[in-house]
Amino acid sequence: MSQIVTRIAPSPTGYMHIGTARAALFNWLFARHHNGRFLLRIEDTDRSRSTPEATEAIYRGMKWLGMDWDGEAISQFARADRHADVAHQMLANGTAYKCYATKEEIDAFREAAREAGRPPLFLSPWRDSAETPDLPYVIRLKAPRDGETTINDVVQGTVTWKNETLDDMILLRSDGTPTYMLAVVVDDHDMGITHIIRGDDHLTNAARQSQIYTAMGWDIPVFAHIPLVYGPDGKKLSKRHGAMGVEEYQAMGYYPDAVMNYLARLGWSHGDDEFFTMKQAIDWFRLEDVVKSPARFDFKKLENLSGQHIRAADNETLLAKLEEFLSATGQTDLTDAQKRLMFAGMDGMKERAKTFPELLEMAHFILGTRPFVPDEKAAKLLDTVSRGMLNRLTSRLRGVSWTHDILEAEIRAFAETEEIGLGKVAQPLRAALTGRTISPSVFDMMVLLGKDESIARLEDASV
RNA sequence: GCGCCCUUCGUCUAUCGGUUAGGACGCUAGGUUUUCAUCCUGGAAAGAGGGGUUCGAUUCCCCUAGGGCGUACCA
Repeated sequence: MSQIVTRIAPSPTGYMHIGTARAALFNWLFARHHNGRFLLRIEDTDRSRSTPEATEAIYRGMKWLGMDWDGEAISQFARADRHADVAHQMLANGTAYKCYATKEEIDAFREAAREAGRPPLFLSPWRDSAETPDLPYVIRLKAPRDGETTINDVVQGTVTWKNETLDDMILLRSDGTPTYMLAVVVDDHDMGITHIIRGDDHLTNAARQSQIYTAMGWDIPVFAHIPLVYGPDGKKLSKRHGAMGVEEYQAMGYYPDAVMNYLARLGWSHGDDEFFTMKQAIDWFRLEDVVKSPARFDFKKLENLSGQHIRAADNETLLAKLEEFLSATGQTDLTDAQKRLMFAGMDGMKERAKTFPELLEMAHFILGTRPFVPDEKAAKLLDTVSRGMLNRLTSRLRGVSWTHDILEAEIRAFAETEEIGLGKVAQPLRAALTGRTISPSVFDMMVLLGKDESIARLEDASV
């Protein structure tokens, strides 16, 4: 078989829908699995919505998720002349006709049909007319009225429609611009798309589009209509559910590979594998393993996967991703000194975080500055009794060598002297060191911070 | 209305006629632990309903119910 070519064709709406990202992912996985090409086409025929910024949002979303496309993105709008040209070719070869029916006539036809209990499909009187009045017209496909149209869909199987349920769709509007139906077919054909992988809301379109391919004598690509994703309540995904746009997921601080991992598992599976890299997904991906039923979005599972990916990431990559998060959300960059400490302390922080905001929370002892004002819970731990205890501990620590093992031994011994559990020492110590009740190991933090800084923080807290 | 698609634990899914219906998230009981998290062990939890076909159906077929998508001079 010749090289496989897939595409994602989003329309620029100002953000990249998470469902679009998933369709892109399946196309991308499939193309990469087969060493094929994955193309990007911007469906920017709606001029009012198609701004450079909206297109930029798509690029950003794709890049953040790590999906690279081959060649330059193609503008559908720029190809309008070619689309019109094809419509006229169809006119010439008799597979399309000029229809002079007005909007009012069509509406009246539909209404009458509905009242009579007949299908509201418009049957144009101009279909077989030889007349060519000097009036505005649209070009309609002369779709077959008898027989059936069948598509062989890799995911949906063989799906058949009676042609009488499909009408003569408009290809070229009266103002000479192409409709979506025409444009996709022409573009997909010209771009050499071999496999069309898209949401199953396009299933019916596939039948109508295949009629255009047939009319032009073009090869029909392989269709794969993947099930849609809904919100946690089974309703269409909307703002109400928290997030629709890819950038919102980025802003919430999910690890990008985890979003991809999660999206891939919605409707596709490889045995019992739940956690995997994109490299593995590319290796495993087969259209045959995509299910037909729709899935609901589960933020809990996404969060869990994000945690797994953060834990599995090497510290250097993780730090880079964190910086990307910081800049994407407009937060201040890390200084070199902070980066060094973050890198050194990453092991202790990453296993405690599922998202970047949580990672940042764990890094408070590095990113914050003295004096560390305790939050409400931490303040409770630093009562008079604890501060006295901390004072005694501090003077004892002034004389010791600052290594993890020595500090641990020293503090454990101190707890015994005080006749309290280690926890009773560690918690106030943590509060003094970070102003929080949650953090990485106190011993690890002290080593990372160094003796002077640690002692200084303890002194701050004992006042 | 018509057309098409879907239906296994709460959620995502495995099962390609014969399984104690498996895994994951979540939930829950316990263990490890300086907090949190991680990690480890256990538990509850599913074939929409009804007909067939078959020695045997979650699996194949039909009907019903429920859900979704489409039915534009939108994409």
